[in-house]
Amino acid sequence: MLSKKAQYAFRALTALVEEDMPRLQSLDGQSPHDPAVPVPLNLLVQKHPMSVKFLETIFLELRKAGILGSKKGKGGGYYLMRHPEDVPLAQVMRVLDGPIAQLPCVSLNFYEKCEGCNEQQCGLHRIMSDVRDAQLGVLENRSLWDLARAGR
Amino acid sequence: MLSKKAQYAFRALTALVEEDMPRLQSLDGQSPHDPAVPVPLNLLVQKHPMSVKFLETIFLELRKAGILGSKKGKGGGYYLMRHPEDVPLAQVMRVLDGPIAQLPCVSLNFYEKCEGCNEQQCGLHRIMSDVRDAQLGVLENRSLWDLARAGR
DNA sequence: CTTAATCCCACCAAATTTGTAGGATTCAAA
DNA sequence: TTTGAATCCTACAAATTTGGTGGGATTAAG
Repeated sequence: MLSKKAQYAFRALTALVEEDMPRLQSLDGQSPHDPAVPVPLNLLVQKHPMSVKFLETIFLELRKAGILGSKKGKGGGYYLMRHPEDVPLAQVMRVLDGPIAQLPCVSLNFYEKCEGCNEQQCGLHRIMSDVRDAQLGVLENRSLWDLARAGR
Repeated sequence: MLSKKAQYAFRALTALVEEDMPRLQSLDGQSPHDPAVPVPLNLLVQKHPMSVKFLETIFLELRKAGILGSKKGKGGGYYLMRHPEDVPLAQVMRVLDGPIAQLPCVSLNFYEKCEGCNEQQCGLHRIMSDVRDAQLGVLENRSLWDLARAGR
């Protein structure tokens, strides 16, 4: 299951994208464009009630992971470092919840050898690899943009 | 991630199926056949080292869920109630770990409405439904038989 | 009667999750 | 230059879940 952290993150990120929607829709991918406008946390929390303090720690992680940027002080806030279309949900989940796979020994990004199981002939390994691929088939191909756009 | 409970369960169930392999391979699905032979826990634990006590509580859950049967006393043990081909991994996982879905609001067997989110227009709901379908596409179609047979 | 096994339930320790507290720092604007 | 709004940072605390253990009761075979 998704942790509350990841759930809150997705709600807040959705709100963040929506906040930036007018600017994003004017982008053509060619010409230089206005930088993203920082959005303060208290604004995001108004849309989806949750603890500002908790969201703070969450967004801090996402910033350290390079997904969000921030600006301090008055008029500051958080903004996406990339176009929301270029941020797959899988990436956000890995930052906040760790591995997506069901077992460490089938994880692509958090691999750990499982002792006492020969991966070549382990049935569980084989099947859970299939599950992982199935999950990633969705999560690597759905972005924050898809998330925010779904409501309209 | 799979809990240790589910991991231990799959290892032990694999050993259980292997133990019963000769009888299973003689089944033609038509004629009446010998009943399954109860296998005691200490035998299963010899193959895959783990706490007998812990495995006991795990198998008890699986028995209450109708997946395993048991026989008490000397010569007793556990046995599968159905042919391993008819036990999808998804069913075992639901018994031991609860919902397979990433969110209660997209779970088929443990559904809970999520407050404050209109499921019709919630982007997260939509995407996590796709993830659930992708997972179940594998887990409902792989059985204990597939699990045990993979090693050979 | 002895031995081997499941059954049952309570409890426990450790880890993880879900936050909270309190200040330090930065920046813009009055 | 002061004030206020915001992020930054770290530590800790409460609650829940996980991963077991202990001790006996029950059942059945030989």
